[in-house]
Amino acid sequence: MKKYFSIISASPLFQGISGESFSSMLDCLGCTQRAYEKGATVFFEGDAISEIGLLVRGRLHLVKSDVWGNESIVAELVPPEMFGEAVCCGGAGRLPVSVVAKEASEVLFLGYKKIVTTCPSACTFHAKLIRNMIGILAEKNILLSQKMEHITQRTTKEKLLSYLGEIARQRGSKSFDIPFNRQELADYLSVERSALSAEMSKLRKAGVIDYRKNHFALLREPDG
Amino acid sequence: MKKYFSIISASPLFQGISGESFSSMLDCLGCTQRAYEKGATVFFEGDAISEIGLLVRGRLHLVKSDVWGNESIVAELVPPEMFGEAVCCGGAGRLPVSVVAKEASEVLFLGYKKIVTTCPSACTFHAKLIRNMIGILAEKNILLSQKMEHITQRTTKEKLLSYLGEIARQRGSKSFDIPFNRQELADYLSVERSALSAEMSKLRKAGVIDYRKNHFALLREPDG
DNA sequence: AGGATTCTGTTTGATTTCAAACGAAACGGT
DNA sequence: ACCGTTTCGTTTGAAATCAAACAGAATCCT
Repeated sequence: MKKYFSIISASPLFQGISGESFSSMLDCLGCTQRAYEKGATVFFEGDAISEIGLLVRGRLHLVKSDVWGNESIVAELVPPEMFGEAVCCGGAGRLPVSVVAKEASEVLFLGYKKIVTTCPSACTFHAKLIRNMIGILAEKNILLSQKMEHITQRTTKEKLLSYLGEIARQRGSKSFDIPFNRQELADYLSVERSALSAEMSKLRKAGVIDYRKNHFALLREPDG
Repeated sequence: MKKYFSIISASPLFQGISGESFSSMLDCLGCTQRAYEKGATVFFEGDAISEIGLLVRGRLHLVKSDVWGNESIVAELVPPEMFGEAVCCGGAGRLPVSVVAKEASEVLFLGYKKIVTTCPSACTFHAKLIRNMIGILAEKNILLSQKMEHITQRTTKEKLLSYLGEIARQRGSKSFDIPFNRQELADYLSVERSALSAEMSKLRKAGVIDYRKNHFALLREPDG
C-alpha cells in the first residue's frame, strides 16, 4: 500500500495530513485494498454501500442504466478520485450507478463509520479528515448549484449569459478568461456547440459581448 | 431561546439529539440569536461568512443579482431551514446571494468552526451533530445530481422520461405516483408546462406511458 | 348546489434549437 | 514547411420549444 502514498496524499480527503501519519491512520480507519481486472465490477447499481472508494491505480467508469436497461457512462474516474462518498454519507441511499474497471485498477476502501466517528484513541488527524470530508461535500454542492443556475435558463443565449455573468462576478471584472473551449462550454451548458457558436456571434454583433478564443468581455447589458 | 426548541429539534441538523441537551449544547456551540425586521438584510451578497444560519421564525428570501444588477429570488426559507451551510463548510467561498427578511424573523447563528471541531469537554452530542451535517450536505448532493441528470437531457420528452424512469427505479415499479403537479413538474424539469403536457399526450398516444393525475405507468420502452 | 379558482390538455404562430455538413483557421508533430 | 488534427464559425432544413390563449375538468369554499 505504501507505493500509493503519493496518490493518496493528492486526494482532497487527506489534504493537510502529513504523509508520515498515513500508515497509522489507514490502520486506524480499517482501510482495505482490492485489485480489479479490466472489466471487473467494483459495485453493482443498487448496492447499499458503507465504504468510500478511493481509486489509486487504473481507471473506473460509473455506469448508469435506466429502467429499460439502456446503459450510459456517467463519469470516468482516475486516481486519486473517490466514489460513493455522497451515498455513504447520505445515509440509507443505494448506489445509483455501477462502478466498472476499464483498466486493471486498485481501490482503497474506507469505512464510512470509521471516518466520521472520532476514535477514542485520539487519532490526531481524524478531526482534520472529517473537516476535509465536509469540505468536499460542501464544495461539490456549490459547484452543482452554480451549474444548475445556468442550465435551468431556457435558451442558449440565457445560459451563456448566465455563465459569463457568473464568471465575471467571481473574477470581479467584465473581462476574463474561461477554462473551457467551445465544445466543453457547450457540454457544460448542455447545448449544441454550433448553436452556442451562433448565439455568440449574434451577441457580438449586437455589441453585448466580445471574445477571442477563451477570453471574453461583457460590454453592455443584454436587451429583454 | 427556549421557546424555539420545538423548531430547532425539527431541523435535520439536530436530528437524533434530545431536546434536553439543547441548552448546554447551544451554549457549547457559542450560538447567538438575532431578530430582523421585515425588509432587513441578514447577509449581503459577497459576505465571507463563518456562521450557519438557522431560521426559527419568519420568512427569508435568498436574492441573487447578476453583473448587471438584475435581482431574482433564488429561494424562500421558512423555519427550520438553514442557510450558508455549503458556503461555510466549503471553505474560502463567499455568499452568492443576499439574505433578506420578508417578514419579521429570528435567526440562530452557529459558528462553523465550533460545529466541526469536537470539543475537548466531551460534549456528548457533538459527534452526532457532525454526522448530521455531513448527512445534510451529502443528501443535498444526491438530490442535485439527480435533478442535473434530468435537466441535462436535451428535449422535453427526454427530460420527462429521465425523470419518470428514475422514480420508477426508486419505487421498484413501473407504476407509481409522483409528488408534483404539472406546473411543479415543469418547473422542476425547467420546461414549459404546455410543452410538457403536449409531450405527455404524445407519449400516451404512442403507448409509451399512461397517466392520470399524479399516477404514472411506464408501458414500454420509447423509440430512439 | 352554485360559483370561483385551480389544474390540465390542446392549439396556434413565432422563435429557437438540433443535427449535420463544410471550410477556414489554429495547432502540433515530424 | 508540410501534413494531419482539432477547433471554430457558419449555414441549412427539420424538429422542438416557447408563449399565449382558451376550454373543459376537477377542486374548493360557502
